[in-house]
Amino acid sequence: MGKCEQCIVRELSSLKALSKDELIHLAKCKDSFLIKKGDVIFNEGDVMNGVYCIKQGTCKLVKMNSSGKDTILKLITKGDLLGQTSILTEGKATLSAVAVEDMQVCFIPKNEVLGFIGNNKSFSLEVTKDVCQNLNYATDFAINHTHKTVKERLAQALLDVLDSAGTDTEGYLNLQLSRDEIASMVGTATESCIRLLAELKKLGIIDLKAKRIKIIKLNELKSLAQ
Amino acid sequence: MGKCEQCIVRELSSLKALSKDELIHLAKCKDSFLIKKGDVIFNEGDVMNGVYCIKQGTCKLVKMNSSGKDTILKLITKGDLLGQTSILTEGKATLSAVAVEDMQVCFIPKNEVLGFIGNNKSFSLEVTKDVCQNLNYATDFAINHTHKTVKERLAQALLDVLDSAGTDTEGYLNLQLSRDEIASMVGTATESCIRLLAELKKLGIIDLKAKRIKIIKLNELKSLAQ
DNA sequence: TAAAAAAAATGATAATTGTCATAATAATCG
DNA sequence: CGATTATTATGACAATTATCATTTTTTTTA
Repeated sequence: MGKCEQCIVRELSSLKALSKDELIHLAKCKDSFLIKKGDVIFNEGDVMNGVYCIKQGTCKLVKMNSSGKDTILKLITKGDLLGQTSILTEGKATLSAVAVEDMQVCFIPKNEVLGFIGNNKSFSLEVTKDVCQNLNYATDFAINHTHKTVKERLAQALLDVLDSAGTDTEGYLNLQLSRDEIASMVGTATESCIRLLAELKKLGIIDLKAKRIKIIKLNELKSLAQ
Repeated sequence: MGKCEQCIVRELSSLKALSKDELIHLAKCKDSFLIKKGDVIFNEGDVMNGVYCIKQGTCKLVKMNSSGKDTILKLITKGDLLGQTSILTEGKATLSAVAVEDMQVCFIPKNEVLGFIGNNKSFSLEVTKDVCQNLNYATDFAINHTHKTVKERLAQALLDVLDSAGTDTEGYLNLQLSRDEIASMVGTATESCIRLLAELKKLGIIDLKAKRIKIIKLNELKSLAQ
């Protein structure tokens, strides 16, 4: 079991507010494990017994609508915490989390998290701030999906992937999502997504090599997303 | 200056977690005032110096998109607190709040709120839970605006108005919004909104008397909204 | 490696929704 | 009260996007 004190991603989340003693305790109670691409971390409706800390890899936060279509609300990466909301409201998970890459995550039991929240004001405040930021993100997402066109939203989705995964040495996005998944981020039909990707390629804004996507004209993509 | 201890709406918000002493202090530091229909409580980008507690009346939480169109994200009514997120993240307001009825509100200065949060675990937790609920609401809103049709969203908007304002003795919604405002809740063009309202009337699901709207077949409206 | 399955791409078409123009009605104000 | 302005309503039309059918390409698996 790794020492949380030395964990690279701790500084990226609310966990940075924990004391040395708390970190030692955390190292003992946490559970570290691997998740394979495509695996479900938890499902909408699941009872959440703790919080997940993402050490490596990316997952998607997904919600299924009444007609069975997925929407990807957000990509979650290194340093993010998952499941805080459910722990705090004592409710079931309102979203599903599915790995889109192989992942390395730590699980922190609910009672330990609540303990930290109750005993460490600074940690408690960080958690609350994090939820506030998630709220701001969700609000912006909602606004974008209300008044932007599919093309504008696609541009934004590509920027989101860039933001959470970065690029390889050749400049290709470091995360390969299926057309279907990109469509679920954008909130459109797969075919529309495919067509618009082809259009962006024709405009020279992006390049497509099979499933790999390279952003060529970042500024144009940004201005497209507005 | 009214006594917060006896305030009718206190039980409806996180403020219910305050102690007697804290309430006495709150009564001294809060500022109570009236807001006229149409008045702006605060604007997107404003520095927030405190939190608003809604004692009476309704306001809309609005965000303007890059092309100048408004989206109404939520109706805020009696017992709700406004501005918590901005206080917690120490950022500026990310939304505007505009009265859609005459209102009675109390303003609680930022430092007092932060004081309560720092000293009262139970209050702090209630505030956090409230933010979590707002996050869940925003997520659902986003999903609805991603995959539901305008008609389904209109049905939902009418249910939202019913929920936050109720009906008068004749069964008409107790809040009169303009067609333009309803369209901003739905995220559609005013004309589309008008047409669909007419369609719902033709179907006998609602009745329209000038600006007044009566829900006749609640269950059908609910199943339309899904 | 061949066969099967899945994913991506493309075309044709339909449906939904937005936009612009204009008319009717209601509200406001001097 | 009449005139002006704002809101609501309706029609015609265009644009965007979804859906369905089919083909091509890629991936998986036997």
